[in-house]
Amino acid sequence: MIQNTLNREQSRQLLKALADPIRLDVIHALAQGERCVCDLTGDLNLPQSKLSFHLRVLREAGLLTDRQSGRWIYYRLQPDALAALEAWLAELRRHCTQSATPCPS
Amino acid sequence: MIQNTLNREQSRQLLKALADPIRLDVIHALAQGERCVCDLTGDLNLPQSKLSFHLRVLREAGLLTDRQSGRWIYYRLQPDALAALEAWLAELRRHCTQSATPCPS
DNA sequence: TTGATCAATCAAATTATGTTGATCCAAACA
DNA sequence: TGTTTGGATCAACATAATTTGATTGATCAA
Repeated sequence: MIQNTLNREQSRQLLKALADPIRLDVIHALAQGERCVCDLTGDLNLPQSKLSFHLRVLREAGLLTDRQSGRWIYYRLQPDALAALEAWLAELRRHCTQSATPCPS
Repeated sequence: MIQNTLNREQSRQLLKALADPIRLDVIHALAQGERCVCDLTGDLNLPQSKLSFHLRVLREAGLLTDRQSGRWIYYRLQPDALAALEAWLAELRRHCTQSATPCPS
């Protein structure tokens, strides 16, 4: 997620990744900082394979990055992805209050 | 969508509503201003019942408002909802770069 | 009134997503 | 080495969301 303007497909992927209750729990947990998978399973009380599935969705969307240290893997939020979404939303807001020309036109 | 801070369920509903390619097309169409349903079906080349389904999802999430004039119904984006999402994202970004304490802890 | 049009709704069929439990792989340590 | 542990992956199953075509209700014009 290098650039700051998302195309339709990128924004869709980010939004879809975020639009799940478990993944939002993960996001909120990581909003406080980086965390190891082994801690997240405990924090969120999730079976390991379930958490791993959702971490992958978030990672592939570009919302998380991971790093390995020994046998532990740490995940953190990618603030650029969040900022890009914010910018996308702000852009939508710019001109949206314009009224329609009455039908039939 | 009066308040400016979303709870987890509200943000989830907004994100889920946005996380669909057809609904993103609708959102992008309405980003340029209010539009009649009859025009949207043409603009987006969608069958009427399909568009109606997606408009409902967006409306119920609080992303759109509608008004009736004669037999036409006009939809527009609700900028407050977009702004609330932006604020929610900005908040997530605040502390997320904190590193984890190494495992085993 | 009657017929035509705009748009919402519904039930049935389809498609997409998430869950579960087992298995696999790599790192660490005895 | 052999064993343990953290975590990813896979296939089968379960659940949820979307599409489709038909029907309905409301508004307007003839």
